[in-house]
Amino acid sequence: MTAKAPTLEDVAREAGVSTASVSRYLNMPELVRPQRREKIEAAIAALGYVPHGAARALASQRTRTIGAVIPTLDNAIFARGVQAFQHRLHSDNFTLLLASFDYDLEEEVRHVDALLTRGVDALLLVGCLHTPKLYERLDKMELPYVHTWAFDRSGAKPCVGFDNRLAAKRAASYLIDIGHQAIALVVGITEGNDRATERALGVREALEERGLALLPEYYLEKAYDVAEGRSAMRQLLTQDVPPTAVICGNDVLALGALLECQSRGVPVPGEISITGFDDLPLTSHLQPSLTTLHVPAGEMGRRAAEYLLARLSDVPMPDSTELEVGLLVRGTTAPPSRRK
Amino acid sequence: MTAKAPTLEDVAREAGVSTASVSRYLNMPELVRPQRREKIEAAIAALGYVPHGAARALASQRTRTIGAVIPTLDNAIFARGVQAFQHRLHSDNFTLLLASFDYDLEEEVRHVDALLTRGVDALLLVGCLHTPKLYERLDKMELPYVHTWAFDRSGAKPCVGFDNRLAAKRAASYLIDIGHQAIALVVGITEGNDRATERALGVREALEERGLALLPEYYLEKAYDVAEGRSAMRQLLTQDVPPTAVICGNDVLALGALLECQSRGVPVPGEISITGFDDLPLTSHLQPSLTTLHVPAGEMGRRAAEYLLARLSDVPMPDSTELEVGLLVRGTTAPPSRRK
DNA sequence: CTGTTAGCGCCTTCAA
DNA sequence: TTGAAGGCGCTAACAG
Repeated sequence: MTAKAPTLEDVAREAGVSTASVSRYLNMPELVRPQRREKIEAAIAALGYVPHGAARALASQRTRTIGAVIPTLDNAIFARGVQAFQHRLHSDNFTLLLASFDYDLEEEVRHVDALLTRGVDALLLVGCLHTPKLYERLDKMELPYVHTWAFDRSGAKPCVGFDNRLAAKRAASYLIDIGHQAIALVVGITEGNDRATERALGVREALEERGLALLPEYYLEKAYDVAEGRSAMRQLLTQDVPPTAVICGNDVLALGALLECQSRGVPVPGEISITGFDDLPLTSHLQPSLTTLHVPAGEMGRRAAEYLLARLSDVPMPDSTELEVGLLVRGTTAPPSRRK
Repeated sequence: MTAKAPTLEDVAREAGVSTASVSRYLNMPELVRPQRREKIEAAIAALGYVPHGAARALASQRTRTIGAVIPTLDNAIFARGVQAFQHRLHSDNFTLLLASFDYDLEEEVRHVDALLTRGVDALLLVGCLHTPKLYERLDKMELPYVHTWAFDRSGAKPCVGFDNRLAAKRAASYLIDIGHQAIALVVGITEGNDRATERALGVREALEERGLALLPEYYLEKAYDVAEGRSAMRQLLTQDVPPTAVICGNDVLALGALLECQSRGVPVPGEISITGFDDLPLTSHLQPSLTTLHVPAGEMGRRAAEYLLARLSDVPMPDSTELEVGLLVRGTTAPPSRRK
C-alpha cells in the first residue's frame, strides 16, 4: 500500500512491453496497437500509476502548466476572469499556477521568476504596465505571454483586453450628454496601475473635449474597497459645491459611493448620479441599479487561454484581440436637477 | 540573446567551480565559502540563470508547489481564502496550483489527479466530503492534505475549519430567541456539498430543539447567486403565510433576498428578518446592514497553508484547528412584528 | 568545505 | 509498430 509510487518502468514490466511503448501510449495512443494498448491500460490500472510530471517536464521541456500573475483575487472581477481562464486551460489538460502581487510591480517580478522556475509554458499578465526586468525574463525564456485587462493599440504587446481609456471616456461623455458639468472622478490608485491611469485619462479627455475641466477637489484616488468608496463620496458630498455626478473607477467604489448616499439620504440619481466599471453581478440588482461599464471578464479569461494555447501548438492566431466594453445605462444616472 | 537557457553547469563553468557548489549555493548558501559565493552570484547574474524547476523536482522529489482544489472562485469568500493561502505559501517560496471543480465531486477527482501528476507537495481541499477515489489517490501518494471550510469532529481528517452546523444553529437559535417561529431556510445546493448540508442540519436542529419545525414550503435550495436569492425570497413572500425570518445559506443569497424585499417594498427587518453567512465586506455597509456569521476566510487560508508547510518540514502541529464563526447581529434582524 | 558521480522518471531519436 | 538507450538539469551521497 505504502510502496513507492509506480513508475513507467513498472508499468512496462507489468504489461510485458517496453517503456517506450508505455510512453507512446501515454502521449500518442494511436501509434500503439490496440492489443498492446489494452495490456498497458490494465497494467496502469492495476498499479494505480500516475505519470510523474517533473520527469515528463524534464524530458519533454514542457510542463503543461500556465501561470497567471494578477493584482489580487479579492476583486470579484479578477476572480471571474481567472476562473474562466483556468476552466479553459483545464479542458486542454493544462494546469494553472496562480500568484497575486497586490498591485506591487516589484513583487510581480518575483512572482514571475517563481513561475518561470516552475517551468510554466506560458503566462497571463494583467495590464500592459510592467517593469523592464519582467520583460527581460520573459524574452530570455522566449515564453509566450499575453496581456489582459488592457489593450495596446501599438500592437507591440500581445493582448486580449479592452481600451480602458475609451471605456471611461464613454461613461463621462454620457454624463455630459445628459447635462452634467460638475463631474467628479473616484478612481483606483493609479500608481503602477495602467488600467486606473487610463480610466482617469479617459474621463479627463471627455471633459476637456467638451470644454469642461476636472476640478482638483473632484479628483480622488482610492483603493478598491467599499469603505473607500463611501469615504470618497463623503468627501465629495461635504464640499461647498458637490458634484452632480461621480464616475467611479470600479463597481466596488461605486457601490460604496451609492451606499454612502443612501445612508445620508442623498437621492440617487435625483441629487447625484453615479457610474461604476466592471458590471459585477450584483450591480444590476441594486436599488437603484448601477449604471456601469460591462467588462467581459469571463470571455477575456477564456480567450486569453485560447490565445496562449494556440501559441503553444503553433496554431496561428492574431496577437491582439480587443473586446467591447459597453455602457449599461441603468438606474443611478439621470440628468442633473436644477439646484439653487 | 535567444540562446538556450543557461543551466547550472554553465554557471559552474562560468564561476570556475563545480556544479555541486552551485547547487549548494542555491539550496544551502551557508555551506559555501563567501568568496566562492560571490563568484557564483556573479556568474548567475551574468548568465541570467534561472533554476529549472522540473529538474530540481525530479532530483529532489519535491516541487515546492502546493495545490488547492476549490468549488469556485466566483464566490468572494473562497477568493479571499485562496488569496490568503497563496500569500502565505509565497512567503515560504511555494507556488500555488489552483483548480476549481464547480461543485462536481467527480470533476474534483480529475483535478486532484492533474495536480498529483504536476507533483504538488501538498493539497488543500474544501469541505470534508469527497469521493473515496480521491482519498485513495492521496493516500497512495502519501500526500499531506488539509480540509478547510468544515470541521471534522471525529478527528480522522486533518482540517482547519469551522463547524457549519453549529454556526447555522447559532443563527437559527438567535432568531428563535428574539421570538421568531415562522422561520424559512434558503440554503445552497446540498448535493455534494457538506457545508450546505451541515448548515441546513444546524437550522433544523435548532428548530427541533425548540419544538419548532421547518415547513417544507419554507425550505429552499438555491445556487449561490444574487438572482437566486431574490427568486427564493419572492417564493417565500408570495406564500399564503410568509415566514417572519429567512436564514440564508450565504451572504450572496442573503443579499439577493434583501434586495428582493427592498424592491417589493417589504420592510426589513420590520416585516421580515434576514440572516446571511460569510460576512462579505460589503454586508456591513448595506442598508440595513446584514446580520450574518463571520467566516474568517483569510485566517483559514493562512492557517491551512501553515499546517501544510509544517507537515512538509516535519514541524509538529495539531491535525485540526477549529475556527470560531461568530454571529454578527446587525440591522436585518429584529423581533417579529405582530401581524393580523 | 568542495568535487565526482550516480541517478531521479520520462521522452525521443534511431534501428530493427 | 516496437525496443534500446542516451540524455533532460539538478540533487545528494560519498570521497577527498
